[in-house]
Amino acid sequence: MTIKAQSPAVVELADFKVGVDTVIFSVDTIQNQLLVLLVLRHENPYNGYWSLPGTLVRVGESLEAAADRVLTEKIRVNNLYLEQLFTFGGPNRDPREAEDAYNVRYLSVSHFALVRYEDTALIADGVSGIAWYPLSRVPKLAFDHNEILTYGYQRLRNKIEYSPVAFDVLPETFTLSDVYQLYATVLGEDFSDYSNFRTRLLKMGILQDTQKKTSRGAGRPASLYRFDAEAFEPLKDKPMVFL
Amino acid sequence: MTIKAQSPAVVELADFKVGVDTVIFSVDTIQNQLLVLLVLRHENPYNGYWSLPGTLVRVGESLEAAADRVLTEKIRVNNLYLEQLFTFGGPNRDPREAEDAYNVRYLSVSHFALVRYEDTALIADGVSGIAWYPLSRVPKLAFDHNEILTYGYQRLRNKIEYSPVAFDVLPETFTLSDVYQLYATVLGEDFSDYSNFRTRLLKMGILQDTQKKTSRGAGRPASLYRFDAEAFEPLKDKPMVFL
DNA sequence: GCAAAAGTGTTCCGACTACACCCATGC
DNA sequence: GCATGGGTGTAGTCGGAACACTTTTGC
Repeated sequence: MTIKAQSPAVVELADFKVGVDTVIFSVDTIQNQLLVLLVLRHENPYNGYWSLPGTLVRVGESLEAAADRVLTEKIRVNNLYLEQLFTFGGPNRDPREAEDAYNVRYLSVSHFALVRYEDTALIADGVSGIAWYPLSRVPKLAFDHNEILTYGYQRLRNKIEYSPVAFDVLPETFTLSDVYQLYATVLGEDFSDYSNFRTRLLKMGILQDTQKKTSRGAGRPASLYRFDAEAFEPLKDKPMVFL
Repeated sequence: MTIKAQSPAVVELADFKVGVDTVIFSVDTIQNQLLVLLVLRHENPYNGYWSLPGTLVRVGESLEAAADRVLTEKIRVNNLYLEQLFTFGGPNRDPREAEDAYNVRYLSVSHFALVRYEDTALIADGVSGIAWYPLSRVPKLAFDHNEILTYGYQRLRNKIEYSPVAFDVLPETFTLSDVYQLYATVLGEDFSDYSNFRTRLLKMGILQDTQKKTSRGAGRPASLYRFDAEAFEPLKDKPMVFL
């Protein structure tokens, strides 16, 4: 930023503590549910409310590092997809601003993450509550976290339509209907015909057939595919719809 | 954000000053050039470098208000389009962090704005340099501002393709080739055939024919159109391409 | 008349939709 | 065999790309 040559009269600059709050999504592929990770607060303000996992940024720590730290403190996960969302920074968004020392404001740089549900172990740090909530059953959250969540959900849907985030969340090899199920749970049941989805996906040429099959109960065994990062590379910057 | 119950060992939280830097674009419709507003720095660090207009957030001021203030301090403009871009907040992005009091970090919440070139009067505050730069001729800027600019330019192109920002920047009434010129200067000459662009734009039904004509030198006079906000309302949340 | 700019129409072709249908497995 | 899920094919339609052509002005 820029220092503006300050007018003779003293302009009071605000002092900030900067927090990072992360909307962490995962998809329960068994029950086909979109989940968000929430933590229960044990202190004021908003004692007893659920909130998005977050933390305050430490000395020498970058925003990304802080966001990463939240992920590794709450869940054990091999970092999957993480991106900055939006910065909420109005005055009075945090009740602590009143109690605290003069002029300290709390600013939240929100992030959104998508993790692989199956690879994820919640870290039950003692008594504390930490849980996956189906998106449809999220209660009233602390602070402006409902707003952040709404924003994050929008971004998730955009991301999944226009970028291959889905493959970050799928296992190494997967069937085409795995992909379809994932899209359907994020975007809603009626987003596309299954067979047309198949065709488009294959036509892109970003999936490798592993020549292996998997049999899951009744029905014909499905081919297993792998995401081909090299084939995708040239398409990376082109606008593309994974619809 | 969330206060994490702090471990017995003291964790040092960083203290921040928060700045707002804004990438302000406008389109010179005479010369068909995309312009960015830059200001010349007169103090250290980066004395003598050009930078994005910015300011530090004051007590009681929201981020949006600070961004607005930058716009009105530098140029006289009836606020046209403004949105938050990205927050840059790594440690050591600002050299002042070393000189300053212990642990103060500088964080930049960048914004991007699109203003109407013709309606804009630069406020020459004394000696200071402030100027519109053609995007192609932007020099090495202070801080990480080149990076912010690149990011902003990307966002501008996305915005103009998927939302009707263009009409915020056009005069009340305009010809279809005015719109085309605008798109061409932002997206590059070869983004689309003119006549197909026309057809698509009209088919959307968001333009009202004012029944008036304008004659600009040689050639057949062009019809003047007006953006129809009401007709656009229902399409607002649908994905749409103005390509 | 001619150049310049606005505006219209037409043809081609690829992509998406909505299905119907075939295939391989468990039981 | 038959239910279940995987996989292929096709006919109809919509929309964009490319480009030729017409209209209205200034000079």
